[in-house]
Amino acid sequence: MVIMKSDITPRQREVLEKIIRHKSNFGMPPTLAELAESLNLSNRSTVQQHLNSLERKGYINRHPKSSRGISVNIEEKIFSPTPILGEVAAGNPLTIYPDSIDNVMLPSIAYMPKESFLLKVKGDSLKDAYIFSGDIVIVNPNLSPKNGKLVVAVLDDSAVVKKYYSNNDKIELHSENPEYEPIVISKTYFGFKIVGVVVGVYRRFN
Amino acid sequence: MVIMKSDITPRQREVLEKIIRHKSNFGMPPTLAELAESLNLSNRSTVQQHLNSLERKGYINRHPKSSRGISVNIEEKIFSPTPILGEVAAGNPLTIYPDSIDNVMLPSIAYMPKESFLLKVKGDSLKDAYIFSGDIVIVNPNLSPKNGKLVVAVLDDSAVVKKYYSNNDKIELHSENPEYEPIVISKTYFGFKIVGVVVGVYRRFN
DNA sequence: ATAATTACCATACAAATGTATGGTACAATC
DNA sequence: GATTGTACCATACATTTGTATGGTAATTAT
Repeated sequence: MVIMKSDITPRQREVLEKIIRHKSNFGMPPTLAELAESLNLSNRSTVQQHLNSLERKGYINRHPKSSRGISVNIEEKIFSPTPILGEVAAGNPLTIYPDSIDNVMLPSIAYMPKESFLLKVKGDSLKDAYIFSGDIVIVNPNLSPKNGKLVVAVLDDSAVVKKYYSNNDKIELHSENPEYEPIVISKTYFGFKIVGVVVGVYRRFN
Repeated sequence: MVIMKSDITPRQREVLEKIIRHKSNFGMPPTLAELAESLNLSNRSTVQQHLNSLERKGYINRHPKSSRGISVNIEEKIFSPTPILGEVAAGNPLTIYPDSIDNVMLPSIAYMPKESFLLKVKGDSLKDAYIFSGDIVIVNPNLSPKNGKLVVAVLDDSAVVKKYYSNNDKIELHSENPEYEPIVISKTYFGFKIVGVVVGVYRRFN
């Protein structure tokens, strides 16, 4: 297994993400007290130790005695590589690859819930939903699909990205592109499974 | 002479500029003490009064008891973009002004990595480039623009996202949307500057 | 088995920070 | 002439903030 340059524990990553999130939300880094509260810690000394660890491992810099004196070193660490699990067909179903086919540097704003994964879209059936071939969709498998939402589904070993509509005993999967017919499945059909809900799209240029 | 509803004194304007400059340089607002020092004031109470005046006149908001709890309301209306562009070139965070040529609003997002930064797109002039209002573009200021690439540029007081074309002594900025006319600028025109090259797009669902 | 790391807690303290009160000087306005 | 607003000062105080020290429990590494 490849060993990362400086490993970070899951909890430390949580702290780091809280810092980044706070900066994004409030325009400035958090104080120790604010971090403690958002991490459900009863005092600041625990935060202090996490910050010491993060600084020792090179993820942040601290500015002593300055309030909110935390800066994140994110040359490329902010773009954390995330495996792309496979290709998903926006038009006709495609196969999912068992192993990851590529890595993408996902910007930190493209916040991924722990359980989410990435799929590369192939085909143009979603172009009216502003998703295009080559785009990378962020999929959360723990969200329950709702009518009108974009979902990733597996139908007989093939994966599709389509809009979800449920009525009575049937599920319909619509493409935004009128060139593609809706797929209608009985809810009891065993070869069908909703994989997750699309929560974001990311596209690279070049 | 027409008297503005809430006018600002020269000194108060200095204070306001210091706040904005500090935000630009350090990524967060200053403390009262830091403001006092940069204004050559011997204590914080004078700063306090200036901040009270600025808040009463609607130029800033304050967040009580929060360190660095100053947010600026209308920085873009007052200041010319030139000094801030200089700071962009130095690699510091930047502020871009929302008065745009063709409805591309680019508020500065608080969190900016050292190389790339994020801008939220408003307007539909790029819809044929598959970028839509509300999308977040990732901009790298250290890449040099090439023909056909999407770039972020500042022209006079406005910021735009457009496709870049250079020929001879002119630069053309094209919208993909045919409703918008191309912008043609002489290469020697001083009010124009390329901010960076768009390297990615991110879109959130819900 | 021992040592080191992680992840939390409690307490204490100095410095930094925001805030309040009161004062002086000057200019403009009523 | 009195009032108001601006621009500074000094001092005092409560809270916030960063920091230091020491402790417990669980896990991991040596």
